[in-house]
Amino acid sequence: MFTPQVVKAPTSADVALAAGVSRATVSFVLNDKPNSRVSDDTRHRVLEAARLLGYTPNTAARSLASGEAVAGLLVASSAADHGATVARALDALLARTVDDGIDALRHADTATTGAEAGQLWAKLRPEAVLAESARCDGEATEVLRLAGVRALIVHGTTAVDYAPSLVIPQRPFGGLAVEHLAALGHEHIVYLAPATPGPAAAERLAGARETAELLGVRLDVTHAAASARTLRDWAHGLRYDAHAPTAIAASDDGLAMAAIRALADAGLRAPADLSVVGADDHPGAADFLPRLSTITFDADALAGTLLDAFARMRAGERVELLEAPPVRLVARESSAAPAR
Amino acid sequence: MFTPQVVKAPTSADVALAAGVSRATVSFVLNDKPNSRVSDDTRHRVLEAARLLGYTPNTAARSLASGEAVAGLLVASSAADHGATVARALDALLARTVDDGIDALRHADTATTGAEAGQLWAKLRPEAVLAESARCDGEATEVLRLAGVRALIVHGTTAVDYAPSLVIPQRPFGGLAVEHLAALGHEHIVYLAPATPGPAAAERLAGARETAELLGVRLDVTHAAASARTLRDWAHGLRYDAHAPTAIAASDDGLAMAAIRALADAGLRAPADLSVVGADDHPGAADFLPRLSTITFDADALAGTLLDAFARMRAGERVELLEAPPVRLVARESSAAPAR
DNA sequence: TTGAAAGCGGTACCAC
DNA sequence: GTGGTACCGCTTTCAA
Repeated sequence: MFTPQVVKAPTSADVALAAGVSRATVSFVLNDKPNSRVSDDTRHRVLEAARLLGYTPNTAARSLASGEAVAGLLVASSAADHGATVARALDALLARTVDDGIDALRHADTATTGAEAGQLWAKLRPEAVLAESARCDGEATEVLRLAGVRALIVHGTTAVDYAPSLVIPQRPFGGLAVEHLAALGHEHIVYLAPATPGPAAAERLAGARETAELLGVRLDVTHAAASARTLRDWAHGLRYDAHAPTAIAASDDGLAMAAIRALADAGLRAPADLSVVGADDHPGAADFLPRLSTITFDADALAGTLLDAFARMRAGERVELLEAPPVRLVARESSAAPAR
Repeated sequence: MFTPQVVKAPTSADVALAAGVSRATVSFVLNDKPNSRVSDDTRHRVLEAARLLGYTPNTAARSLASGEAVAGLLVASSAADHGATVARALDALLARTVDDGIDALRHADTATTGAEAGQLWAKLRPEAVLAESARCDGEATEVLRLAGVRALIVHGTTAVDYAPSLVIPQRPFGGLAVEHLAALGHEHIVYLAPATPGPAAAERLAGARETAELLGVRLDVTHAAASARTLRDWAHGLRYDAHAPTAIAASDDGLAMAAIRALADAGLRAPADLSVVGADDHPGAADFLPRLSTITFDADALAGTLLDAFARMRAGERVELLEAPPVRLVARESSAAPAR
């Protein structure tokens, strides 16, 4: 049974002693240095000694001595604030780093911002950092730069001027939803936003507004918690409203599902009575009843873009602006032409 | 615009020089040592110099000198393999660590296992480690112990004898689903498992089998990808089967939703024609049409248990066995008594 | 082919 | 109150 060690961990000196060689030799062997001329016999003895002692190199010491980073990539993004599509992209990124032999770490702290956050990340002396622009400001960037971070990408809905930006516009999510519904013939749409919209949700709403104005369709806005109560009242109101909208654009698929659900409780059906389109291609959206039309972009592609950009920055190339893949409509059953 | 630094990062020596004091004094001031009698003037000069230089302490160096860990908690669990409820618990754990001032990091690598994985984690010299038993075997545990890890918890469906275990039995997920359906009066249930069940899914199925046997209800098993095709054929078969089951227990909510969807396509409705119960209380399950009955446990409670256990282990207390909160049924609309 | 020794950036003990 | 200094574990010349 595991029980914490009281004596100190074996060091390379212990290995050297056990193998009857010097610490330098141990270092050579264990790191498999290209032009280290160590005899096969010595090498073997060192390896064996290391195995026997259960030796594990100390990253801190190695980093200190060699100057190499403790972590390959530090991801300091809360994901939750940027919609499910971005969250998927981050997961994909992490998954791909291991294939590339980059040891990526994800920071649990998602609250700290500004210079303080910069310090938090810089302390680890990572080679690369991915952060959200909302938390990584100019000061934080400077801290990271001074700490020797080689590559930094901040992401947000717009570009920043102090660091390479990955722009993930949220407006098109709202815009494309409205565009899609308008194209189907809907002239009165209601936009369903979260009760307390985060930055991403606010942008999506703004995008919907812009597009609605542009296309000359009427857009009402309702804020609702995903929880049923609010939505039920709201749907019920719709039921008896002669001038009710014919379509709903929801800020995300969760809201869209909840809306459809509330509609059903009020005796309204999608898409027969109202069309509904969501966002983020929630797992399950494709199997929802009705199958949910949604707006998303290719998360894997974004992961690839990021990985590529980091590779380029590491190679010394300068990166300024990265763009998320264009959002696209996944038209399924929940949106259709309005009933006449 | 961010551009990597060429000169080296400022060190505490630079700060000392700038402030006209010694490195020792800088260390005292920056760490706000309790009984360090540093004059207010000196303290101020040091702080100012640090700010001006954009100084960030080097965790590696600090860890090396003080012996303290580089990371407070290292989470090395893929989450994906343990069902959505466990994934939620991990997220909750990470969220709570920051409140407790523990700097937790999550490892991106989810593939490495055994001693090799142990090395991977131990290199960071974390204070505590949370790993899945499938990847952290006896050897890995020993490596971690030797590396000075103070607290280790491995989690899996059963306890292991080499380390403190968090047991998260998956069988009750299947068992309780069957029990619920049987209690409603269903005597012929079909269990819907993923096409390629992971360890958790396999356990859930086994649990369903056990309980079915115990209660004397018939349990058929169907493996299906969540994708529609297989399910559609399957549902269609059900449609014209005089001896068709009257209920479905799905391995997870995603599958349950897909099943209901496929059923609907085949002209069958839940719960009127078949009852359905899922698992993991998927966000959206409550708003599904019909609202999905599901099996889950309190993820926040599990996070609390873990945090508490880590605290105890850090305090030197010995922890052997931790148990996940009991699974519970969330009865909603999708499951009901069979039609006569 | 191997060993000796000088750091890397901090911490902490012990003088002054 | 403040500075000197011996480590922490490892890498990396440079000699032997």
